[in-house]
Amino acid sequence: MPPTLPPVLFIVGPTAAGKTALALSLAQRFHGQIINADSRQVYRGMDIGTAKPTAAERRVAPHHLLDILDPAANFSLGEFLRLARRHITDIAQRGHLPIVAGGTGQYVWALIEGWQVPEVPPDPQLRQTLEQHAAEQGPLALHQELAALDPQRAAQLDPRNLRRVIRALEVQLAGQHRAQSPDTRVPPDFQPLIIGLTLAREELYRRIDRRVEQMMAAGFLDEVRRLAEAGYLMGAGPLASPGYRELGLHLAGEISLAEAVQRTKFQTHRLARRQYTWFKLGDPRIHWLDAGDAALAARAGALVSHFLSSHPGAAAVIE
RNA sequence: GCCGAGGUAGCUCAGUUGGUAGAGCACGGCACUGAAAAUGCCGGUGUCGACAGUUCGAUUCUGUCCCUCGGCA
Repeated sequence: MPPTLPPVLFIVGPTAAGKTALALSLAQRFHGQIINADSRQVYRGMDIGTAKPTAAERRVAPHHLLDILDPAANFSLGEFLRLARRHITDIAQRGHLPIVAGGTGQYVWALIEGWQVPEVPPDPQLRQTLEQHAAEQGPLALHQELAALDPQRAAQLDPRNLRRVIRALEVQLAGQHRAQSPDTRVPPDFQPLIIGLTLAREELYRRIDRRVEQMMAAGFLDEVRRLAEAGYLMGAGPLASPGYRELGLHLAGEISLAEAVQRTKFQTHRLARRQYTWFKLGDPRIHWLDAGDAALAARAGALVSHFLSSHPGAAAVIE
């Protein structure tokens, strides 16, 4: 018999489907601790607009990877993996159930599939230089430059996707050549149970719209104003997110408040659509549950119960 | 009632010197292996307000009507 690996629960799905509430409910029932897998909730001061768990909710169960960075900093997949793996190990060792909850597909799959990524911190100066380069000579010139250094990576990228091309160059120029095989993976040292929350598209959009209105009522505009006044560049880095970007435009006097709110809703719809390309309804690894189901928590609980009972190493965390 | 502007894709609008139309947004789909709530790619959509006239042919010209928005009464 192979060594028993600790169970880890994942809660994924599009924005506004109810991941936070379900994570809390399951954390309570199974003695869980929650690890955030949302690329924007890691930033301090971005609370209302990211639908970050409230102080009250955080008292229900311990949360990790929330508020760990200044919005001027740049979080990365590599850093997420390092921190998340450490928390998973710690929580499991203390006899609790790690619950990874969040809508950032890249983070979730990198963790579950064990992607190996080298460390190359972002280099703002280099990025600026390369962007200027692209502006002068066109984006294709950069892609050619990349092709000379890393033909394999260049072949994978759309030459017009400047963002990705620059990042690939950044990795190369840092002297950190990619692993021989880009698909190198190391199986994770845990057993995942992946629960996905989904909702009919129309209903999801309605929920998103309602939540945007609630965010506005809760002071989202003030939150953005605070960030702007603190000197953070609207529309850049983590502030290039639904709501922050649009409300930033409004504060700059470029669009009306009503326009900003409408655009925020649309941008959030797009976000949800793109999240479904990471979390596919046909993916056999994901146990999809209807987010509108009144018995959702119970159904999810039954899944987790069954999963834990089939993992001997998990005995300690059951109720 | 009169004068003016306008009625074209779900929305905002462009356009056709007459040969049945197009952008942005929305919406649908996809990629993604160290910026990912980011970034990029692909996609369809229309009785061109109604009816008549001129014409080989009208969404485009003419007439009437309907509707909308301004202004004047």
